[in-house]
Amino acid sequence: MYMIDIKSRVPIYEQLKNRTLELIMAGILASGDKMPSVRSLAGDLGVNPNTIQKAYQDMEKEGIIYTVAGRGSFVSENQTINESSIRNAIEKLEKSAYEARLYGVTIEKATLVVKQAFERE
Amino acid sequence: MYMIDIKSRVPIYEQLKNRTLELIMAGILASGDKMPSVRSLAGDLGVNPNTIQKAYQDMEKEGIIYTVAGRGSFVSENQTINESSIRNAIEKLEKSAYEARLYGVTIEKATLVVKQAFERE
DNA sequence: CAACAGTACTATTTAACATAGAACAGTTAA
DNA sequence: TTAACTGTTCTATGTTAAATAGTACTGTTG
Repeated sequence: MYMIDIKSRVPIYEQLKNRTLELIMAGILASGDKMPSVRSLAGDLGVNPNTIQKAYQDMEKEGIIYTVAGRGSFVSENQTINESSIRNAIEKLEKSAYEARLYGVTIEKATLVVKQAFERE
Repeated sequence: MYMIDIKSRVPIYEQLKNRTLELIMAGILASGDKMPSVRSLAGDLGVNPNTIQKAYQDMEKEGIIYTVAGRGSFVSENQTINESSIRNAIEKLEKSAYEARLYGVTIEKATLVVKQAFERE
């Protein structure tokens, strides 16, 4: 269910956020589903519980999950993802596109790449 | 000509690379043009010469500029930018697009954002 | 109560980014 | 030739983000 790439330069907590969004997208995690506990997931992945906690706290701030003290963390309703998180993702996309353009990538190529990203899997 | 944003989380050497590509793109810097010297640019921008040097070394590796010991650094021919740098930029774009998708951004919106990045100024 | 949940600390390590300063070598022009 | 410029290399230091390590606390469940 969850896996990380330690060789990646992408921070573990960010990988966990994206993986969670993927699982939600794929319908494997649905609204109200219980997330693995901080400690159990840390044990499974072989990383420090604090790293998982940071990912969970981030996701709670973004509205992806919610937490009940003592009970655990759960997947939020689909519509509760923060506008600011979405705006952030869009800004990042805009920057990457602009940078690709600086390297001589054509708009046709860039559009194709985006299309492929949306068709992935 | 050159300016940096110290408040930005983007490393200075990366800002310098992008700015150089912008200047080349705008025709302000052409093939064979001399780049400002490491020391003079560092002085102008108020940053450490080593930071400029890192940017220049990066750009030399990417084929954007070339360096002659004792003479200075110069803008390369337009076609000498490394394939790997371009591939890198494309990969980054693909990742950003995929991430935006995870946050629920539609392909139409993503395509529009890319279009705007290519139309910028 | 025991076992599980999250929370909140402080301390440490590692790597990236940036700065600081010195020393060395090649080029150019007075 | 020498002074003033170029780039190059090196070591050391400070800062920050990311991750680890360990401890201790509170709330929930069976």
